Amino acid sequence: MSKPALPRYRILANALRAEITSGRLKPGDQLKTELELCEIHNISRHTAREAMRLLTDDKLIERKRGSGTVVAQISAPTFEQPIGDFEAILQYARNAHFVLTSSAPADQEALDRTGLTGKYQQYIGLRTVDGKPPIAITAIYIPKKLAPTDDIIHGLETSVSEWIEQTHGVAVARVVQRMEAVALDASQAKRLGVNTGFPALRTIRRYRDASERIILLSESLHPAGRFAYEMRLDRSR
Amino acid sequence: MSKPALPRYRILANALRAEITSGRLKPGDQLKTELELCEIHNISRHTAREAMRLLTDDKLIERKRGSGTVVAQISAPTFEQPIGDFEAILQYARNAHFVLTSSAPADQEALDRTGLTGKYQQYIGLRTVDGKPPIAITAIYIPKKLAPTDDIIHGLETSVSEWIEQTHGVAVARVVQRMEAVALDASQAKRLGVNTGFPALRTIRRYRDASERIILLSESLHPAGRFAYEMRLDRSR
DNA sequence: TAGTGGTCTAGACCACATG
DNA sequence: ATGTGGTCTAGACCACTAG
Repeated sequence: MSKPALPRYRILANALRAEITSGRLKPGDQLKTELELCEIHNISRHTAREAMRLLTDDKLIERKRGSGTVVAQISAPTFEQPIGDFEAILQYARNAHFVLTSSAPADQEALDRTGLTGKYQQYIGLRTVDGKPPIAITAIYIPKKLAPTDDIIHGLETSVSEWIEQTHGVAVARVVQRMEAVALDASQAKRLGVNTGFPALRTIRRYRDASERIILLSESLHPAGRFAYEMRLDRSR
Repeated sequence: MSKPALPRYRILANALRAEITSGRLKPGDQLKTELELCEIHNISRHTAREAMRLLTDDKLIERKRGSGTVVAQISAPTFEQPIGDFEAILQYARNAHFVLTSSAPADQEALDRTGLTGKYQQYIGLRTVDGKPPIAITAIYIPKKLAPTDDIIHGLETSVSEWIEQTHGVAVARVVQRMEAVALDASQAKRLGVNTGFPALRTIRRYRDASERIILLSESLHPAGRFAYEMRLDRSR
């Protein structure tokens, strides 16, 4: 017996996932029970459950005690971004890969729309996860004095705001974010692969230093169904 | 030994979570090992691991084979600043007038859509400001045991969650809110005075007590252009 | 080398859903 | 009444980290 490259529960999870994503199992279809999987694959129930848990976490299946496991109705993968605090906001940019598609000085229309004054560099790109359709089109505005080159953007391991903090020695003291629903215009819709007028979540974040100066502004458009913003608030004691 | 309301791994997870959020355990601090937890709480290793998994999923802790478990770096500042926002969330309901239009037991479709299980009362209404078009259509779900009468809803000066807290003596310990863009269906669009497919901001808030039980769930649809959600995050250090 | 978390087995009892 | 998933126990071996 050769050593498995993956643990058994992952192998099983991948096999089940393939059945779902390939369409052999359709939404609402019943999956095999845990005990059936145990016999078929000659594994313990714990291992079978561990595989099912992976699919549950991905919202590919839904389980109900007494009735069994079915393929989830909305197996269209939506990207969830739990963000609950300031630090998490700063690290947000690291979670989804940013692919730069254009870099230029910000034009007047962009400055008006975002309420910026002064000279800014504008970076536009797509956020993607794996090979799925892009979850967002994002524009980032950085004051000319702090702006990195395109090469730096490409090679960034950290978030852009962290790069600015480390390179220029300024600290982000406050982030104000604003979210609303909008309809995509023709150009935006095309880049995201949907129709004009399609709903999107528009998120604008303004990063400021202790003197209220804007260090970075990001504007993202997340098409409906591909992204949900989740935040958790705990009560103080 | 009385029967526990919660499974053991959840009780342990809540205890550990409290140690972290209260600050008794700081970021970078080492947690007790699995075997130690087993002995201390007289549980099996599987149960201890299940508790740790919950905290890992919440990114409160980080685990590394061979070296142990530490409190995640992000977790410390997490519960300092959003505190103000937590109170703001609780008061959200007071800002715009809520006009109740229907009250009935929640049907299965609503339960499925919101992920609720059990018996809930559903209240649907519009949020308006002055005589302008409504800024939102809101559905509120409350467990039957905690549900107020329609008359009480009508006469409320406070928010619904505050009424529940004061009347039933349960405290909201946590709110998780989720926001995404959606397209309005025909019925929703009509009530808001827009066309079918019009973009809207969908906000779901789940209010939970210390035992993770849902006390109240609200689902709001804000049509594009009439509402924007803004939040401010200050760096705590 | 000793101790950690990661994986796995083989049982068990329970709450719940369905017929 | 049966079978489902949810919880739990008591073991085991392994890969990795650190002293």
